[in-house]
Amino acid sequence: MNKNLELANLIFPHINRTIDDLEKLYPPRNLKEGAKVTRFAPSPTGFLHTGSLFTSLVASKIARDSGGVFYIRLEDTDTKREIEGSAAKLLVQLHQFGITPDEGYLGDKEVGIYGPYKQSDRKEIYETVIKEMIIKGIAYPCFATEEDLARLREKQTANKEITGYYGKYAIYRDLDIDTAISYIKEGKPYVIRFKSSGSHLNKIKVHDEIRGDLELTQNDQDIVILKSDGLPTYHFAHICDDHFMHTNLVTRGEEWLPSLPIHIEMFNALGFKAPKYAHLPVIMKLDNGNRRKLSKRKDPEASVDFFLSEGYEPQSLLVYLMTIANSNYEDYIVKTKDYNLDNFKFSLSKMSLDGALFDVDKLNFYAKEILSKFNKTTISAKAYAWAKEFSPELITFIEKDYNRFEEILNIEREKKNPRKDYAKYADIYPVIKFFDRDEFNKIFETENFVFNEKLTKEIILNFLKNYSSSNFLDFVEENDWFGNVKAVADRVGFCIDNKLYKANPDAYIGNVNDACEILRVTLTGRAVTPNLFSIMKILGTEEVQRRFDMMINRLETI
RNA sequence: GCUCUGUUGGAGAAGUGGCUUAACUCAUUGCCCUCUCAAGGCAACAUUCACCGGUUCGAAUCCGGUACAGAGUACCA
Repeated sequence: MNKNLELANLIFPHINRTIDDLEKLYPPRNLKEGAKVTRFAPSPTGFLHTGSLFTSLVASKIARDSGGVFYIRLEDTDTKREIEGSAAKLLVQLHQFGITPDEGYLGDKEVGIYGPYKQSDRKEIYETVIKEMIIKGIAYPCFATEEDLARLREKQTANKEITGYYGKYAIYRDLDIDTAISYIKEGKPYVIRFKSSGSHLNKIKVHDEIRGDLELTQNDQDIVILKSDGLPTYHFAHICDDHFMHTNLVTRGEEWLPSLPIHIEMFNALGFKAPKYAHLPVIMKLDNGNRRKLSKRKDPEASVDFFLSEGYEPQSLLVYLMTIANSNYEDYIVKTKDYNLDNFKFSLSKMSLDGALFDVDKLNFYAKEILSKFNKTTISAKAYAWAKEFSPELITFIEKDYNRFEEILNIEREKKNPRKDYAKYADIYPVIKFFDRDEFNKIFETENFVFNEKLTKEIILNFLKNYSSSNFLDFVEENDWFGNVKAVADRVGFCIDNKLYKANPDAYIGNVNDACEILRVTLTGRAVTPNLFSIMKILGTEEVQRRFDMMINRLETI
């Protein structure tokens, strides 16, 4: 009997299927020419990282554009780092960002005939392949302990040699099979390694869809393919899964580029056709003058949670990420004003090679653009939904009077050049809280209402009294309303012609701007607000009068 | 240390041997408009493409070296 077969049967007695059986079980996909099968393969070790969102955006976009399939595979082979519940949350967040897989692990269910889509459920598949590799002599059990390997690395480092388990240092690769069999029978712990036939003296040519033709050092490491816990390592799972799931374009972070030769060698050794690869740049951040990867621990923007809880419209993050992915997307937006990602043709070759610095300013720019284009119904509903989850104070505000909330958000909206005050829903409340009667009372008591220095108490009082006794809100048109402001201002001595005022400022107590500032500060507590006419309209005659009286009262009693 | 991969303004970048006086977008600054602000309009912002050498009539673009940065170097992914 073949010795290899004996060893294989000893390690995997329960496996009687072959690779051929698997091929039949997972036949090629029936897709049109050029259709791309891509995937997102997250590990359930935490919440969705911004970089992962970026990768999956690209993967799903490519699949969609080409009429292919985008699926999700859960890489849960690292049982030590696994965080309970994070896999399901990952899917929910992906969905919130509008990334909807066609197939795969979907959190609560699995869709598709190429499953299971969860690596921990695919043990038999890996074992089937490894069994055959052992029979063919391209995989073997290795009994080296952690200490053995540490010692080896030390020695290699001292000799300035390449570290790792390869060539003459791969001490168990040529172990006599009978010995291996007896070790296993004794219960010695072991892993399964791939027997590499490469040499680091050789170079291989590979093609990357983003980076073009590359020359990499051939792999010669006998890497671990099956850990002692019986689960596969990433490298091996990648080969099996992407082969049997018929991925034809692997998109992943550039940190995988150095291990590409390992993957290529294994695909070849197994006689599998290797997929195409696109190694995406990672998103960076400037830290003390150095670029580094966005870190979940240090940077709030590294986690997708941050954008959701701040109330960024998911689309705006997506648009921003797309401008990083394909900078010509910006030109496209400028030309078309179209923020719908579906209409843009993405191109891998237009992707830049080094990681972009995450730019919050630019994100905010797009975020404001997008929010400004919503009509009052849409933005109010979305803000309301966001508030329900993240902002109790906004929710209180909204629920007092929803229609009024809509009108407030509608100030200078629904027109050609709408206001762009808000980048995210969390920006809303601080800007609008003065509308609330109780909140205004609080502001009035606690905050300083500062007027322009040149406005004396007498001027303010005089203007306020005159103005509040005019029919200040009996106007439909803003122009007429402003005419009234001007008329009162003129009467109390303000200049109502800015050119005249500029020419001779000392001849007047102030100009219309100053008059408006009196109203603005009195009504809102702030020197900077949206359109006064709209504010007064929403506050209503009674409340405006009340606030005027509050101020008059205060000034008179000082 | 070793093995890869990169390097064009403050940021994202276009550009692959003459069409470049280095597009476009964000940021910044100034002006205009204007009841403040936001928006909008108009300007300004890289004598130069990390550095040094080479090839060429001609280089950001091709070649060599150096520097710097990032990644990998796990029974993590």
